[in-house]
Amino acid sequence: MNILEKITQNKAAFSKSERKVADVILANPQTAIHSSIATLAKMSDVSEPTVNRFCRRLDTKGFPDFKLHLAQSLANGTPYVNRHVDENDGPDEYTTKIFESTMASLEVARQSIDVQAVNRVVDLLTQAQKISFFGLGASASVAHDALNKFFRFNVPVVYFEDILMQRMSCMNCTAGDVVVLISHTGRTKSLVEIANIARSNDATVVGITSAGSPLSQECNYVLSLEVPEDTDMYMPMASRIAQLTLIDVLATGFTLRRGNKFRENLKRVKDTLRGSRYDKRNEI
Amino acid sequence: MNILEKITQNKAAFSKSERKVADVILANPQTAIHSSIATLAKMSDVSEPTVNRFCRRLDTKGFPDFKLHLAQSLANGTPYVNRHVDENDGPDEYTTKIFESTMASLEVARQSIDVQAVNRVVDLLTQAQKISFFGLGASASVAHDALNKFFRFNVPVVYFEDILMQRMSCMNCTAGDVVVLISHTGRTKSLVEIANIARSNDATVVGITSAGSPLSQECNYVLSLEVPEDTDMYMPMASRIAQLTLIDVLATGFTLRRGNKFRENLKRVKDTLRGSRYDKRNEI
DNA sequence: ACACTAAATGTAGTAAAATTACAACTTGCG
DNA sequence: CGCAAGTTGTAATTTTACTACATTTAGTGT
Repeated sequence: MNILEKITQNKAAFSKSERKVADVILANPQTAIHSSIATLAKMSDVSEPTVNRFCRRLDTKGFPDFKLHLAQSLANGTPYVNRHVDENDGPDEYTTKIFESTMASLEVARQSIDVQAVNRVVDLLTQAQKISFFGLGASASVAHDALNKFFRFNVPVVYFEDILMQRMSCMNCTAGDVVVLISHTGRTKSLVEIANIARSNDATVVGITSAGSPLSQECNYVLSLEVPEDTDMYMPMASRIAQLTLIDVLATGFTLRRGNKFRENLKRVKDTLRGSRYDKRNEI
Repeated sequence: MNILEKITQNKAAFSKSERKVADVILANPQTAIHSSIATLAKMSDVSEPTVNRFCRRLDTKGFPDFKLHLAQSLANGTPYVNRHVDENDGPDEYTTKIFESTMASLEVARQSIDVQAVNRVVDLLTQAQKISFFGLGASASVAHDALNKFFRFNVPVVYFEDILMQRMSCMNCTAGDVVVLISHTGRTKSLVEIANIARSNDATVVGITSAGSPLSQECNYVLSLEVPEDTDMYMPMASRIAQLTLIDVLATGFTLRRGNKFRENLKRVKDTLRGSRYDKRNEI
């Protein structure tokens, strides 16, 4: 896709003169997009048709089209790419890498989301009698966060870290209850069991997990997130951020579905916090 | 910077014919970059010089230069911009908006991070005798997540949701202990008090909070995150994701500082989970 | 080593595209 | 109503890109 990479790759297949053109462009692509074919030919010390042929070889329609592609490649000095942290990275490098990898993962996750499924789950949640959020390990904090969002909605929300509590809670489920289970891998045994228990008690089970996993097969609805492999730090990172963002999406969908008046209510909830905080005006 | 936005903004200042051109381009920018000035003039039902004048009005050198700019704007599928969710947004729209806003916020946050401070805090954490993570409300789940990361490092980690437990924990601090306090606003009274308690007991206090806030003034080290105003859903969203990513950065810095052998250790920690999971090979 | 072929490169002419200069037309205001 | 400022279009000019063909270069077999 990226034309600069393409040039580098195909460089071996180019002829001598074409390689001269490639070198000049790679050395200074910014100049290249602002040059005419004549200028570029002179810079590369080749004839104009050679430049043109060079463009065609890269599957562009001609020089102007090539410039367009080049401009696009230069536009965002390669957007956010998943880059692995290296042993020798300094703080500057690993900070940047982690942020950018996270953004890249979010982008991938976004594209993989099934909007229809989101819509159905939002529907489900708005009609739920009781909503439970369960996760274990890293996903526990995601469930925790979901609790924090949804308890504002004036629906009974349940969250436990303890698997026994989770089990018991699911035992007591009835029709109309929604259980949201969060697990990146979808292979955590006890969560799969919980899904089963909840379903046998007529609850609707929503899984935020990877498609095709054992957990996903026990769920009524699955919201799967395609997240590139986590950075090799042996810790879930990007997956968890994507899950949280999905929670945000669900929460937002929920509030939108409930309409305007409901949102004023949320503002009131937020305003009750005021007493626990230092007034903003006290600062300078 | 982005030329499409620029067109939208300046649209009022355009003349009638120029607006026609603007409309055609905005309606179908992809076509526009592949058209000649003549084609575009015909599509907009104006003369060629009008198109040229339109380009100049946008501070480009002429039509080809304009196309270059346009191509660049289109390249990054419009980078991530903070867009507010609208009452009438469908699931598709709000999902996209939330993901993109989150990414945009991460980008802003990344740029605002003081890498030197991160490095110092990583130093501090690697030398800590005990690390505590406290937050309230939405930040509680961030602290929760931090616990999940750092407990793998074989350092005593503490996390409480309960303010009384938090207080008591800080009372028992000694020199060498590090207390990390998380709060987006930095105005939560009890957290500020806790910071104070921890410091009087010789602990080092790190604040993940906004610069200049009451909390930040009570901390030995502040990691501030500049996050654009949260989407107007009256819930912390982007701020929390940025905090989590910062936690990831700290955790990564920690493991890098500790070296190779330590990372193998992490792998072992991860592998102990295997027993609690369904084997990957059981799937199809 | 030479000749022949195929590929590569350049030259010159042509077509297309963009720009300029200027003329005709609106629009607003005294 | 008429004049001035601003807009738009026409036609000529210039620049740019492309094509066809000629020349060169490199490679292969005898």
